[in-house]
Amino acid sequence: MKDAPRRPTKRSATSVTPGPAPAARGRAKPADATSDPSRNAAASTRALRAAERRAAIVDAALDEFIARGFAATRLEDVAKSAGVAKGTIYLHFADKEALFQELLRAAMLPLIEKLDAPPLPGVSARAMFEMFAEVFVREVTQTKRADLLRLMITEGPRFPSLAEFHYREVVVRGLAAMRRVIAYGIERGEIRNDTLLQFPQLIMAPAMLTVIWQGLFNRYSPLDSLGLLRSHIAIIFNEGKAT
Amino acid sequence: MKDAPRRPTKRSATSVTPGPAPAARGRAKPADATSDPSRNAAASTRALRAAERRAAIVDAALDEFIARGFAATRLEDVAKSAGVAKGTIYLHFADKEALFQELLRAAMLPLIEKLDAPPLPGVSARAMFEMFAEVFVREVTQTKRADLLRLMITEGPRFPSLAEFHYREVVVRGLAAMRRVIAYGIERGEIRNDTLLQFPQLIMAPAMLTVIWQGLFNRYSPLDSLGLLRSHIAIIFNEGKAT
Amino acid sequence: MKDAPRRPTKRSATSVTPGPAPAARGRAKPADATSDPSRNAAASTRALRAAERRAAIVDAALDEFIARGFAATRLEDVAKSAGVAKGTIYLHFADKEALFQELLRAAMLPLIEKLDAPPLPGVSARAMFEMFAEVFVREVTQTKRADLLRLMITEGPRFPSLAEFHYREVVVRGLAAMRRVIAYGIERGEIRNDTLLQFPQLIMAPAMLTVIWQGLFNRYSPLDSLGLLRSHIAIIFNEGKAT
Amino acid sequence: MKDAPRRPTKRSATSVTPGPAPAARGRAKPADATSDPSRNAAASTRALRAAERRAAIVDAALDEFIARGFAATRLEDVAKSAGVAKGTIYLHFADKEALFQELLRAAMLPLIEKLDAPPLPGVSARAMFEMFAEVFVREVTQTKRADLLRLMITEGPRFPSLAEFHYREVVVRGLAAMRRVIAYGIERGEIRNDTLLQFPQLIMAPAMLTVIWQGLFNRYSPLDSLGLLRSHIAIIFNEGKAT
DNA sequence: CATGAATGAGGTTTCATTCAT
DNA sequence: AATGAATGAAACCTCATTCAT
Repeated sequence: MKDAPRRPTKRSATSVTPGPAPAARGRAKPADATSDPSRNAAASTRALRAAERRAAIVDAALDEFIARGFAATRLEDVAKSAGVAKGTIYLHFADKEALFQELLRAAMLPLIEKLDAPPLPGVSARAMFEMFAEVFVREVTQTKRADLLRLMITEGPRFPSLAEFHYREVVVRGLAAMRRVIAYGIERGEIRNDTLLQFPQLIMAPAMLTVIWQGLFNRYSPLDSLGLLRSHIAIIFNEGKAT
Repeated sequence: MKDAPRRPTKRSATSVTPGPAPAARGRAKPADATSDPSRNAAASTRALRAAERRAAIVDAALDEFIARGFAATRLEDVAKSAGVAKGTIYLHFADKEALFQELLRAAMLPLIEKLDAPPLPGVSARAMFEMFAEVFVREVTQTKRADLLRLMITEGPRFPSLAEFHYREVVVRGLAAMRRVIAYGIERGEIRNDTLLQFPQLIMAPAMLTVIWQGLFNRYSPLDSLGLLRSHIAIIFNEGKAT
Repeated sequence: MKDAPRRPTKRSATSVTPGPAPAARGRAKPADATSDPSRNAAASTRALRAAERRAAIVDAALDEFIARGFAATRLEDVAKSAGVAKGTIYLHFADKEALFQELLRAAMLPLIEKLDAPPLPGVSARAMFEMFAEVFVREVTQTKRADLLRLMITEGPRFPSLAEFHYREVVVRGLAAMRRVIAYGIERGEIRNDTLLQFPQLIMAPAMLTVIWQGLFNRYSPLDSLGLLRSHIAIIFNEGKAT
Repeated sequence: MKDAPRRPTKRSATSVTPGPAPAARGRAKPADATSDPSRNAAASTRALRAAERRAAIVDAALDEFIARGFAATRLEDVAKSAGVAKGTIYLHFADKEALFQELLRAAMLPLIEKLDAPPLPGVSARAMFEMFAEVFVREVTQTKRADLLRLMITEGPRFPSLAEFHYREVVVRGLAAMRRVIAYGIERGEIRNDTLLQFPQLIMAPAMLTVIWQGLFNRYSPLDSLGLLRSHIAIIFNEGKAT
């Protein structure tokens, strides 16, 4: 009893990759597309503007989603804050949910790339963890990326595919990287307790805690994130004092 | 106690006390309330029924909020699942937000009480942490309380007064308790690194991680929570192997 | 990539039958439902009002759909014209489409019942057709039912299940009834051409034409529907003049 | 030419003439249009291309309107299916409504011309009707023109000027033609019942019915349109059997 | 007290129409 | 002339909240 064959419901989304992507699309008929400079210039100008708008939407949406969560965010606010009309959002994203998911995915990408960075040779495991701690605090805890992680934690349970993406792309890789350094540390005799190899999450636990703490309690009691991470490292490496 | 800066939608609200209290409210007409025993019996029966209903609402709401988050939970579903009418919820709670906050507060209480439990005399700090780990896994990680904590983390930023309550009642006390045990461990020579005293959160970090992991990634890769916590304790106490 | 498990999408519609149906619903808990007159009275009053509202919605919707067609009808207008709020419509119908379909179905029912009426004994086939013509003009052409038929013709192609319903319940039965009378007429020697038996639609064709004419051209040139139908009958019965 | 009493949504509109005309429009700047042959050639090439585009739009629109009706047809789909951009439609038609109306008018024209075709001399009225039936089935029932008629019936009530056009150009002429043949048949003694002269619509009724039947019920029960029309003719001419 | 029908503000999504390129 | 990105007015539908019974 559900008739009225609406159109094939498009539901195709537009694109997933960020950046000035949707530039050359559906350009097919004119055989001399490249021979006409004015046309090309016009096209690239437009494409540029489109990419800018898309970026504006992404930025605005990120802020709104972070501030209110998925459900409580109104696309009207996103549009207003991005300086576009409501309908424009739908030129770039299939619907609110697609916007949200593509957003988080895209924002995760820069983080993901760093995870596979090869370790510097000749550096102690301890130094590697120190460096990780500094980078994490500088590039995550103290930036909007912390909010992103929090958003992931917050909305993940309601967006399984997003959680899976995060697990596959971020968690698995991150843990593998941690395990490599741990094994290296054990091998070098820096780390005594080899059960750490079974629970590389332990390395991340304090980092996650700083992220959560910031979102919830910073206003009541600010946390020295770097100090906390360093203290943790000192404990792992069995020192009496953190450096 | 009016958080969640939604747009000024609200229409009104009369605050409501938590607990099974508001059974007898608006009792004004009958001047001889105590003189008629049957009336009294009836009244207490009513009060009982009211308390039961309230409890049912709380239970149902907890499940729904956990499953969908604050914004996506519909009071109609809560009512249906509690076996009451929608309107009945408003006899016990001023509005959706009040229901949510009182809920979380109430659910936190049992947890809070345990935090001030005096330590057993003559037990090592290590044993105390071991006990804590076991209790946490048994009574939090493996119960609905983990969901509660997650909900707190999830919705806290949007309900500052709730976050503050949680900070005051749970976090501060919990950290104080941790600090006591840490100090005790340092004093007894069990713990070498005294920076842990500045960051008692480090003790909790792995516990929080298990809670988050469960909500997000358990389906992709289950986590041995107790093993993880024990490994962490072993590291703190500078052992080569976890027991 | 379509997450966020919205609730089971209800999509249950409410009821299909017209009339004061949804009165006693979900009445289960109180064992003495019938023993408490005040409760009963209240309930029936409510139910009555609900049925009235539903009827008002149906009436208003009918008018609007007839006037503008399915797509161009706004539920807001229906609500306003029915004297209810927009949301109220959704208490009775799952969505716009359900409203439309249930509407047409319900409106067809009275027509359907007449189709199986047994023929009067001892009456000539000609007289039967005459009677049918009169009834059709009086009860269809000159009433809102003509608009209904037109609506069916108009929107049927876009609502296959509705067309099927109409075919099964109205067309098949109607044609069967026609065939019976035709066979009777042939048997009695009133009708010479027995190919009519293969195309009982021919009996209906002029009736349909009057309906369509009314909707389209009546303002330019009114049509004497009964005269037309009678002329047709006279031709079928091979007379020089219509009576 | 502004029908369909939608709410006063419209923003503007500049009427457009039908036919392949508006190729050369707004031609103002070049004062020496005729003096430069290459320019002329270019102009006519353009005009040709424009006419082609217009035709493509008309074709595509016809299909879409037939498939979904006026309201549910999206100009974006029309454009895509015509291989032009959305904006191009507005170079040829003032708005969606103008497109629709001009479309139907244009599509009716070929039909209209045939209506005034002089009867072949020395042919019986019966033969004329037979020929009409054959032509109708071949050129209307079995072609897209049937869909056109249906569209006319369907949307006519919402586009009075369209209905009026159809009445004036198609119905009046068609009925006149019918009447001529009927009178001829009566004169020749082929037709006995002269009331047919008052209701020439009766000739068309079965033809209309086949059109409607096809749109609604063909999938449930296909109809032998030609057989039906022939049976009808046989009845009119008072025969026991159709040829 | 309890109910649940009714309300209506508000949110998402669509699409005719415009206009800079 | 042609394009198609952008607009923003509606339209559908949801759901917190109220209130007569």
